[in-house]
Amino acid sequence: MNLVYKALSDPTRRKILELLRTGDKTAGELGQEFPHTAPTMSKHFSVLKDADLIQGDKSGTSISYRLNVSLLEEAMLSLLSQFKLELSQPAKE
Amino acid sequence: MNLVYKALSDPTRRKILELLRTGDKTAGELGQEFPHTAPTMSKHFSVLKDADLIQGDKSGTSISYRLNVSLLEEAMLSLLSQFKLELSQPAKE
DNA sequence: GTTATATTTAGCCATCTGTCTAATTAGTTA
DNA sequence: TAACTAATTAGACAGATGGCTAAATATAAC
Repeated sequence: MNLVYKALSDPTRRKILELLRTGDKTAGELGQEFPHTAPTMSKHFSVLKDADLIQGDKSGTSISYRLNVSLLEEAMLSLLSQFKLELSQPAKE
Repeated sequence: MNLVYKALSDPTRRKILELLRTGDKTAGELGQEFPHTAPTMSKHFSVLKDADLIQGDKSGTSISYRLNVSLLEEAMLSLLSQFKLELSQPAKE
């Protein structure tokens, strides 16, 4: 679970996860959203994969990444429970 | 806000916050709960202070640390909202 | 089979991080 | 003032992190 927190500690990786909330995206599509080289992005994908937060499915020459929503939720719940916080979440805007 | 995420990415610091949920504690009291030297702990306190997650009040020779609960809640809500997660928090056990 | 495209791996580098020991600061007590 | 205690600051160091370029891999298209 510590891998998850490490993964979440970088803004680029948080944005990747955010982008994947709206649907699967290829490495290239994700890369376009950032000012980093492909290898740099690839490393971020690896960190997220190691934490099991995303999964990559190869099809043709490209790799489509998918968010593991339940693990993300689990991580959030685990954090909340560690801090014994009870949040009243505002309704979606 | 990035300082907050960085602060949360270390297990020692998460445990410090957890311990402070049950009430204020001095640097020394907190230090006893970890296998680290006082200077190491002091650095962790600094990181948490820089992120505004805790506040230290000096009294006599010791410093009493207090958790900033509302900032912690804010950080959690901000994370949840970034990921557009809606958690159904289980009731406290 | 060669070329083009998408992505990763390898290797390098500067900076950040978490730890330590030693030294310093500040308050209390004798 | 001197000694003691609580905590921090200074400085060093190994290892992790996030970025890059260059090279490798794998699939597709010609």
